[in-house]
Amino acid sequence: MILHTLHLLGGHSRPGQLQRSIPGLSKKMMTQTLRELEDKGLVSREIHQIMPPNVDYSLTPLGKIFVEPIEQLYLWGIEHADALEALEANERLAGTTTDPLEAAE
Amino acid sequence: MILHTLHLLGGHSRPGQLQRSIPGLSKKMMTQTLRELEDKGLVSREIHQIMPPNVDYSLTPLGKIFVEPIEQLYLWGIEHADALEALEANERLAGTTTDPLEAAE
DNA sequence: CGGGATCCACTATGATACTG
DNA sequence: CAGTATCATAGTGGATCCCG
Repeated sequence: MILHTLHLLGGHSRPGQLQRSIPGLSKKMMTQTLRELEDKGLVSREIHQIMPPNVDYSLTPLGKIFVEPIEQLYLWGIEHADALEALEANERLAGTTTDPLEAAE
Repeated sequence: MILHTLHLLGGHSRPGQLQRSIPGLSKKMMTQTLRELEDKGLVSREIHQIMPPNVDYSLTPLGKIFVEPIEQLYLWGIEHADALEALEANERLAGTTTDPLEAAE
């Protein structure tokens, strides 16, 4: 989702905007994930100022390669919204839960 | 991986063959995942005999829809093996670990 | 603002043993 | 063979507090 969002935002973004763009994403997970993406060379981090902090994350050339299939997946999801809804419908039909333990109660 | 493998095996398979086709997949995880796929209507389970057990799992029409993007992803991976290798290479360059805690030791 | 450090409740998964 | 049950444990992620 971070790669996808970074792509949506034009290939780069500041942490704040990025987090606001992904509702539910905690600061911890965002930072942690960005560090991993950075380690793998998919994203680059640039510090422009220290106080107040002004950081910019952007997709590297390698990152852009990995964004491609991700975008395809998002497109697929949009085109097959019906199939996705079918999934959820089926889930509800089954035992309200996915956990075998909980189901036993 | 299970959907992909099921597809590879012609759309259906017995549990044993399926598990042997995915090295490292424990019986527990396989069964658990198959149950979820079943609940969501992606896979169907048919019992042909009780003793000895003869069960067959197969992709449902809905399952075949979901296999498509997965196959695309596998193909992408093959076509971009270089990009994938680049990932691993970068990982090694960084701290041998991805865990921020372990890294602090 | 960006982000590191801690604490902690869950969750996930492998191992193992058991059943028909 | 196919599957379930139980347990121990590593891993996950949110909440919170702190710093420059």
